[in-house]
Amino acid sequence: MDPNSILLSPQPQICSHLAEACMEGERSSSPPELGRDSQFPWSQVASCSPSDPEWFGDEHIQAKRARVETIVRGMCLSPNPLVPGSAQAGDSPRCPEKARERKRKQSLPTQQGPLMPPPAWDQGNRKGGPRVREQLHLLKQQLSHLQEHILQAAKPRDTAQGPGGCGTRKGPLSAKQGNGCGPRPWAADGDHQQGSSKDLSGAEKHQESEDPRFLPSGAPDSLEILRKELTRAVSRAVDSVLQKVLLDPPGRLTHLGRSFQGQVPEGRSEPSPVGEACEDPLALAALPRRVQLQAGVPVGNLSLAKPLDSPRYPIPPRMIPKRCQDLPANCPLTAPSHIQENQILSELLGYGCNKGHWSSSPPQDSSSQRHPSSEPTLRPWRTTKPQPLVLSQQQCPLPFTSAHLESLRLLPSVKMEQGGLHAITEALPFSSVHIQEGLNPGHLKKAKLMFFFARYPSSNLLKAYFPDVQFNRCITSQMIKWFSNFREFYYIQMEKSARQAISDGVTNSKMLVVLRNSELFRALNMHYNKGNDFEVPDCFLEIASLTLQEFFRAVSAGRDSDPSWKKPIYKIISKLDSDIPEIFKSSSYPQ
DNA sequence: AGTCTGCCTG
DNA sequence: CAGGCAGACT
Repeated sequence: MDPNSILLSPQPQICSHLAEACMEGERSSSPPELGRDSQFPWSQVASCSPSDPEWFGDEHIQAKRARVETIVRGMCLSPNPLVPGSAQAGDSPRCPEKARERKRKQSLPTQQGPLMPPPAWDQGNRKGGPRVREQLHLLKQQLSHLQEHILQAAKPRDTAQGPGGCGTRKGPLSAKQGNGCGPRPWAADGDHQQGSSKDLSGAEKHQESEDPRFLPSGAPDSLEILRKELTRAVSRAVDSVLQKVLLDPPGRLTHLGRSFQGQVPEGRSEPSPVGEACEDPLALAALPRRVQLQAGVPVGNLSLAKPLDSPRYPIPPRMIPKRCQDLPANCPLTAPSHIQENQILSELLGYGCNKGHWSSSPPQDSSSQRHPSSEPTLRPWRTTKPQPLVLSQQQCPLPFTSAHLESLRLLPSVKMEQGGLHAITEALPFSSVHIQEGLNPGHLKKAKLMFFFARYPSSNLLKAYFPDVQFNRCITSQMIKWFSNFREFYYIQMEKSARQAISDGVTNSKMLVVLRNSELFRALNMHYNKGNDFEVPDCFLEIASLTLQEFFRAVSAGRDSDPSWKKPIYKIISKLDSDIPEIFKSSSYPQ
């Protein structure tokens, strides 16, 4: 049996009353696989989603950023060209809709205004990142120089020092300095965090406790001066850098996060999820429009699925983990025991909000979620996703965490004035902790994923699955509206595919099965799971197949002449909601 | 009356 | 995706 053949073995809880519509075929024993290029040699490299240009909504800013970063890093970074919003081959009817998607905000301004990060994040000072890094680099150099002075003074008597003395202290700093000049300054910082637990803030303490042993007896005064200078320098350095970052958390962080992405030589290769999605064979493959037919049935140039008897292709290992089942409710937060300012800074600089959580993404519209700065918010929920092009992510698998923020509070030399920490804490919402009054892109994403299980969720169900949302009438209706919109898209796709099948000569509705490599699936997946970072449950494929068959039968029977011909279909589908995995009840899922 | 839903529109 | 509207339902 072709593992790709998702048959309609009725799910007890969802298909009982539609058993007649279910295929007799047995469910494939092996798990369904996602379509991949290797599976479909005929697949063409389709254009990226029409929403791609949204990534680069502001070309000028992109260009500026690129120039600044080019100067700072000495790297050549060409601005990302706008990806032509070429329409997808088979989705022309909905393309205008996609184009319109950019127009609206996602959230209710009145309710979400105070709590939602302003879209202006994205337009923050784009020169800030490189400047901050530059400054940090300079400060590190100064620090190193100062320390070297001290060490020089201590050296004459330093011969007897054991391990852990100045020599070992100096190493990390020197190395860091060198790294700081390299192309991956912050990554280098991160590399040293473990080993050099005395960098920056630690240096001060370290010297205070040990340096006197190495000093010439006649130099306590000068050393004292040096030490104080060093202390002040370090304090100022950290304060200034942190202040810069903290005072403008969203835009700055977003920008900084992107700056790292900008290091990718080729703009198009920015490790944005959309880019990945574009490169994802499943998402991009212009799959043949075929209809899965039962054995013996002639196959025309049909749509929707590939024939059951289609050639079998090597099944690649599953690329996407089953998050529904595998993911814990909350990803463990890494709380390094040796948190250093450098690390914090590295994270501050390396992790834009774009990598941490939903709220970072400008709530412009649905497609804004695919913005490079926002889409990655969903990425951390991949269990393993090496992103070699995003340096900061190589250092830490997790974005900002409350543990990290907590560590910020512990920094001895970081003087958080004017409630700086509070400011950043407020500015960086953690859905797992805070009850939000408004809905953010993360909620939307979650709702879309929930749609795979439930097309008609009740308001009570939604309340149960969005514990971090302070529901009120408007919020509830907004979320209900989301699902209404989801259904609208879903049914439109179904009707379109059904009509296509009819025009392609399909006569038996049971021949219609939605497979993971079908164009219909691709369209749905792109809509509800654009990053393709969630494995669409089989039950959804079954429901989709049933829906498709219902539409097919209705249209075939000419019932579509009735203005309300879809109502019976809706009624059927409305009864096919399945249980949503418990994991979705976690406010942090799928963060 | 309030809620839910679908349709149309921007 | 959000607004607005109308129809159905409780």
